[in-house]
Amino acid sequence: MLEKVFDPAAVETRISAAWEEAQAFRCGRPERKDAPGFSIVIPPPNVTGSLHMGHALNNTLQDVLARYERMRGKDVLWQPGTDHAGIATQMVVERQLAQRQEPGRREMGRAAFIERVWAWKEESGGTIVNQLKRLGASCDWSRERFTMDEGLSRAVLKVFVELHRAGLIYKDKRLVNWDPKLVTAISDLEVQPVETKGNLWHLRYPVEGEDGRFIVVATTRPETMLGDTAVAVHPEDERYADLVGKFVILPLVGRRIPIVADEYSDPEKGSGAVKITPAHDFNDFEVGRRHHLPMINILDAEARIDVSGIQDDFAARREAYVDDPDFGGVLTLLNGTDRFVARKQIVELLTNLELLEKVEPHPHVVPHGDRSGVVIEPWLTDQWYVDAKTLAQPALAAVREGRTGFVPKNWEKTYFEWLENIQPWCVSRQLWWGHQIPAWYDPFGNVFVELDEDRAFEAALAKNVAAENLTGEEAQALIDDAEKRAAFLTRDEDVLDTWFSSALWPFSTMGWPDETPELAKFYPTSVLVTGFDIIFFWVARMMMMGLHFMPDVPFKDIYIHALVRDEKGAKMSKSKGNVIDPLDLIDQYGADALRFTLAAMAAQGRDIKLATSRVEGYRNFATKLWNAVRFAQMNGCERVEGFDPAKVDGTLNRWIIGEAARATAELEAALAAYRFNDAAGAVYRFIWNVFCDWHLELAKPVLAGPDGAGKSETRATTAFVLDVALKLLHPFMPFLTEELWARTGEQGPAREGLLALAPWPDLSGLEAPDAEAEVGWAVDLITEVRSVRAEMNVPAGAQVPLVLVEASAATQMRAKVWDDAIRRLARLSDITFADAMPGESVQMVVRGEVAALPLAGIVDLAEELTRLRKEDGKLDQEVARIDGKLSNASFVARAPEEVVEAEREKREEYLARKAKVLSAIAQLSRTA
RNA sequence: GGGCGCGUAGCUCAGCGGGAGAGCAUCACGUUGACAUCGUGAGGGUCACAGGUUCGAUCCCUGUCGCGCCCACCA
Repeated sequence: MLEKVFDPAAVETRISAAWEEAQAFRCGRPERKDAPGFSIVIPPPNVTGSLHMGHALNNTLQDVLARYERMRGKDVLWQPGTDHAGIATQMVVERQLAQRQEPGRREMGRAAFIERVWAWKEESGGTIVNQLKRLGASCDWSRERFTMDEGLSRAVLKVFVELHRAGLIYKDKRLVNWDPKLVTAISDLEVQPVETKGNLWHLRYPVEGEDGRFIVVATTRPETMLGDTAVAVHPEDERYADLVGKFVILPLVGRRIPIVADEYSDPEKGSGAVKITPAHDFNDFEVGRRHHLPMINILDAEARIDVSGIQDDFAARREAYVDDPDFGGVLTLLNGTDRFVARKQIVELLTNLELLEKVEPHPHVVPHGDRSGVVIEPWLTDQWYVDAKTLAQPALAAVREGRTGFVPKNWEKTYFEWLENIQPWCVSRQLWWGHQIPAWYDPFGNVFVELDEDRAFEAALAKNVAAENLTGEEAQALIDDAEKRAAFLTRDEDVLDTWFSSALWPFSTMGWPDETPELAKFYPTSVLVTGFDIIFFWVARMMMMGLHFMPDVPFKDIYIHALVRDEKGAKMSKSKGNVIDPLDLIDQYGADALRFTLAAMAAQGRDIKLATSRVEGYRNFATKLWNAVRFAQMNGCERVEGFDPAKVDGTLNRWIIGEAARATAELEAALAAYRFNDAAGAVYRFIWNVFCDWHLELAKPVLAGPDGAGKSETRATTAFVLDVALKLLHPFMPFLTEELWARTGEQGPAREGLLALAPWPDLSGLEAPDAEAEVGWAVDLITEVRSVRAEMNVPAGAQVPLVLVEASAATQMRAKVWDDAIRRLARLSDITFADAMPGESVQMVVRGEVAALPLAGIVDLAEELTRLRKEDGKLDQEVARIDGKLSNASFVARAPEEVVEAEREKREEYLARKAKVLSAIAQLSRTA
């Protein structure tokens, strides 16, 4: 016998162990070897991470699909794993070192630091995986991967080398987004625009040879003036027409810089003249290229002023300066100061020189690093780039041609727009934790991109001997002397963007570049389930890499779910610290309740703001089902060997089987369209509002009655339908249902195994309209009597008689068959038949026939008159509404025939009902 | 500046061309032999606003207001 309530905490660990023990989630189980495959790759969470609501939602949805398809007989691979998360992980470990007052990463050196990160990973990296298991994620855990695994790293190297050979990866010196706190380049996507209250400083630049004449430039970053190499005005801007071709003398520095005409300059903005700093601004960089301007770097890697670039320029182009730039000691003063300090100092210096025209408050958007939170600097460095534009073309085509489709479809537009305007992807990072770039440099300025150092060495020797940089003897000396050899080649220090390895996830996890059986069976994967926040970071890049290397799309469907946001509607993120911990909810209500809530709220196209009351409600739902099973057990509803739902006789039994068939079909249709909320709703309603509320209640008289064929059929059917219910619910509430499956397996014929591996119910063709008509009548009658009783204030405990007026033969028969159940559920003393309305009674209409509660002495008849008049009024309104429609010639002419016909039928129904109400009113009026 | 989305019952959210729904909350009643983590019943919405299309609009179109998100060169 089951306990009174379901105890998730106790059951969850036990059930998890049972799944693991049975290796239930492994792909390629012997009995499914030949079954069709179904595959999903998990969006690998950061190894540093812990489970947040976004993960909970994401993995619940994947698990629903995985479990559903597994029960439908597929060979399911749900590929799990974690991401090494370069910057995030490196930061975590560095923070830990600082906290423990241990030597920092630079002090300990690269090798020791990386070893330290691995140690950290071994120790703490399992957190998120264990949390996923607590959620019930049915991944094939035996295949867990990590992006820094040997196999995956091999894939990364191969991809890098091959893309390089194909010219799709190259090294380039250009402006990058530089994070001066993390001291690394980052990609465009890692830059977050932040609305900032800044100033617009209007600076006067003296025009050369025209005493007292200035050109005013407006800037939000006065400190960059040190690197200015031009002033640009619009070619058609008449205000400045005569100045084009002349020079200004850059204040503080004494550099002669030209006034150029360039369309980039916007006469509407600022003063209409814009200072050009090619080394520190993306637009200015382009202007600089067009006008062949020098690029003078004025910042070091940590965004402090570095005047060496100015000094170098002075040395190289003495003629471009009216004086030694540090004549006044200004550069010496500024050198080494932080960019924001320098800003203040420069403004002050210019103010003293009366070169500051004015300062205006100027709110604008400033790019910040998404990890570091500091202002990003455009900085001129050598970095590795992926030619994303070329790789994007097949990725665009695949979605345009429908080989891969987004659900909901509107995300395709976002995807297209990004890929159509894609920029080169900067993939090198000046970090230590990650895949080190397989590029080696020789002393002659050559670079060798190879799978390993030996190959690079061979290539280097060959090339340099051919180029006569090395003699044969020198080459041989390098080969013979390990020390010399090691010094000859230096490896690129940089590592790859974390997303580079994630982009390979769908095939690298399946063993690529080897030709594995997994790749053959499970690639392309069936569906990718992810949030829209990583469509660019991850989805698009997987499409590019998958199509290039496999070469086939990595997934057929891409289901994009909503983001779980915090109460203010802000995106949850580790850095903001506004995460809600799903584990607290699991502790409190159980994993099943949380899962069901997330699935039920996962409507397409809307964000989720989680309400705890929903979780509580679905916990109650679990209890409800638990108790339904308990009741079934108490009443001997055991499963029967060879039970055939198609051969059932009893109306109630045929009805509930039909309802189960309907719910199953509804669920299947919903999941096929990734409508998780509809699917969850269908199971919920079937179990609670159909099975518990009506089937069990209507079955009670039978189950409590004498033994016989009807009773044993009802018992067997109830047990059978409960099995169906457990199966339908299992994808959403795996723990509860698996436990109930085991517990109900203790009686009756032995279970064949775990519910997780049990076959999905097939009830097609078992809908039973005639049974629905009969049971539906009983349900309506009971509901109507209950409503009237409550409205007339009939004491809940009072048993009152019911009279069916002018009942048809069918109704009379049904009333006799369902007598027990109806009397019990509607609290009736007896049900009788009459040819006319009894006096002093309350009337109701059920499916077109009149029923009456003779309530003389129990209720106030005046009240009943009021009730009837109210109903009459309502009916009048309905009829009037329909008459309005029907008298509209356009409606009758243009609306579909069946709509018009339906309106007519409704009108007839209302009128018949009204007649009955009126006659009741008349009768009551006489009595009163 | 460009794009996407949202505004439906007190709250959290479904629905989306033919009579407004769920859960929670509220109120009333209930110790009916599974379940009070329950049962029965009830109240509660000009479906943001204004136009338009249509026989018919919460649903489609346009605009307005409010809110959110994404993208974009820090004059």
